[in-house]
Amino acid sequence: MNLDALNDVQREAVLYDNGPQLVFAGAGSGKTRVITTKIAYLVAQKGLRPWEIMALTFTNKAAREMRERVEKLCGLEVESMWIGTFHSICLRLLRRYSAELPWPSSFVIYDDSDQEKMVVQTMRELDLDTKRFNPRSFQHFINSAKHFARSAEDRELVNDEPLNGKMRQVYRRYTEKMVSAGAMDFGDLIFQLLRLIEQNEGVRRELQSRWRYLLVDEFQDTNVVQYLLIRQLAAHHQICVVGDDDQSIYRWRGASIENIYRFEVDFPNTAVFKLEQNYRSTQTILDAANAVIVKNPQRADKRLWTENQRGQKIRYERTLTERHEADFVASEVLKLKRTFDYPLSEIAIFYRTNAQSRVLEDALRAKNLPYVVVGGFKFYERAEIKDLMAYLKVAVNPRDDVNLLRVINTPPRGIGKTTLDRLTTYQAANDVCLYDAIVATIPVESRRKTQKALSDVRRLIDELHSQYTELNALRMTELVLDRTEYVEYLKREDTIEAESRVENVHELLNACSEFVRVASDPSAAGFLDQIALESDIDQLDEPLEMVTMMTIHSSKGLEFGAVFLIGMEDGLFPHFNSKEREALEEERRLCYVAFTRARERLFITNARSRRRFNGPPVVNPPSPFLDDVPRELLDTDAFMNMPSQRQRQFSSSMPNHVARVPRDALRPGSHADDESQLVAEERGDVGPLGRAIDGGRGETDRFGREIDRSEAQIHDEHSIDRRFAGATSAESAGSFEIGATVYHTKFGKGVVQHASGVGPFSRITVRFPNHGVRKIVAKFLQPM
DNA sequence: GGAAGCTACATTTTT
DNA sequence: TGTAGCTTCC
Repeated sequence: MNLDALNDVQREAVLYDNGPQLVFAGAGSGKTRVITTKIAYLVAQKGLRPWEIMALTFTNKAAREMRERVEKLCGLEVESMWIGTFHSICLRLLRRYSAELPWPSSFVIYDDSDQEKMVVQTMRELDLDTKRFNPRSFQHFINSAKHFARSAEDRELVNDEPLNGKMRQVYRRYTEKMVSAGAMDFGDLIFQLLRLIEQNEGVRRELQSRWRYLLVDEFQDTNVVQYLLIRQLAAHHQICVVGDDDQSIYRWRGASIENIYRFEVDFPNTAVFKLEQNYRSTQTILDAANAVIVKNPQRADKRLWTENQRGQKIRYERTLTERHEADFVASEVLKLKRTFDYPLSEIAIFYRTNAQSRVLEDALRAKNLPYVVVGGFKFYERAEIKDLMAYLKVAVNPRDDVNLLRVINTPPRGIGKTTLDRLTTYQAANDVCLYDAIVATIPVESRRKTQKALSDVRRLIDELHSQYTELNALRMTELVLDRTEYVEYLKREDTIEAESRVENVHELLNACSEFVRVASDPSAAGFLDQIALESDIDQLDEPLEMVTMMTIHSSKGLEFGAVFLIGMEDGLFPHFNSKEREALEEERRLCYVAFTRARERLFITNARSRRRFNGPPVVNPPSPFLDDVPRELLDTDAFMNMPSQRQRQFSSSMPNHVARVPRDALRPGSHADDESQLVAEERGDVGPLGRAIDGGRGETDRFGREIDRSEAQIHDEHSIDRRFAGATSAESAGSFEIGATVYHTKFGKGVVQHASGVGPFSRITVRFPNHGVRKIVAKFLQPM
């Protein structure tokens, strides 16, 4: 076992095994190296057997990496190690002990939207108007109760909330319905296992003696229920938790930063280790990150340092609108690629909210820069995929009312509102699941057509259910497609959207066959489990030659050579929903996480005026976090935009910097240059935007932010973009010119015949040599 | 029963 | 901007 590659603290942390251990691991301090080396050491030197070790992570990606690195380190058989996410390991144990649970062993996992539907059904059943009371607040109540390990009967749940009584009532009934539907939500996976351990002595003894060493990664993001679970599992054995209180960013999901402070109290004689040397970032980036995070009170005392070079200054750019911001980013990306031969896989763009990715995508596409967006609109949340997954869930578990309800008339088979109402009434009266209600109603159904439809559905469910243990996930999905004629149903729509839906179905089949190829349990049930617990970040495996775009939350644990952090505006980041002190501190940590992802280069941008949804453009001052970054670390000529917090108001005397061509974009010959110059010149005609913003002073929107009332002018700016975008960004505005040659991934080259509307979703009529004339949504076309 | 068309509504981060 | 849910019409 070679420990030479470790620094002193790292080595001590690896070797220590004399009681509870808490490792503070700053960003880029070699945390994963310590954990994996420790695991390898335990097996190779300390004689632990692989299955006596459990390591808990938050993402499958982290778990996979850990497994691979341990294997590489010691060449040991790691298959039998319990390395996985909290949720997947809990699920595995719940399935194993399902006989001890009120749930059937074939229970399915409800995602957020399934859960919301169940909440709505419960509320309706209890005569709560879902218009007057937001089901989501009830859903939130249930989830946070579970984060705190509280059941509906728990006295601790009582508080002064006016709705508290109703919420408890819904929670209780919801739980009953979940049990009889054979469904667990995310919270249940942890909470129900904890309850089982607490209440069932046999299970408790077995689990407490099963593992000799428990390691927990990202400990700062555990919530109370996870903490309690850890405490149970580690009751008689060694525990090592690794985390960084400065990177705790999941408070809203119940994560309790206190866990990391409380650990030493609950586990007496804890040895504390601090990994403070950073191997990732330049001195400049670290200085900036430290300057931001140090403003948070109540952190564990530590300071990240590095022996790395000072590096480049942080590039800060304040642009006119979010479009200009996106164009700036795209130009800089292009420059990194062309001038410095930077691999695109080393470039990432981070934003606070998913909605910000859209403009950016347009800008990147305009410059033909390939990109991937992590998260956002998820594949498995698309209607057609959810439909098919719903069929699989019902096949595994016909009692799953939420999913049966989803597909009972998809494709339409003549079971409409009237019939459904009758079924629901029957259910309420007899307290049975929907499937049983169907079975019971068929003989007494008077309308022949409906009767046939119902017995067809019943036969379909029976057939699927009878096959789910026989066929693998791929064959099952094919069976569903065959019996429901789902693809034919999609094609019947005959719209452009239908086309991409059919492609998504094929994509699902691909996912199935890949799953069947590699999974140890290739059943449909196994597939459903994996999908339920798979996150978007997990998909990000091999580095692709593409720019990666994601939220800051998703970026945690990753690193890139160059990072663009966009939307650094007060109100957006920190987000206006994060006003209270704790939330604001978390925003600050989020900023720290974002900065410390970058190895060499960090770009920070914001826009003076931003359009959200349909609302008016809103003027946002720069993020207050920027004030905390020492100016000498910044490379910018936007200082004039960074007055101190108190006097941060836009003044009419502000120079016309908005018309400025990005300083180092003035090399002749590139697209970016021509474009920005044109835009800049045009803006000169329009006049300084300072005036426009003055006009808006005093008016605020519902979030207390300044509204830019000079919409006409902003509008001008937007149309300038469009007029001068030229060939490079034609499709970002969706304004394809008639006669232009375009490219479609499926139909190949074509010529634009007609265009209606503007924007990525406008319809463009294109003549393809081999596929005739077709209407295509603009975003699927590339200019040539 | 079901398609189409309308309105209202909500939008932070996600295992 | 997208969609969920409602109404209207066939």
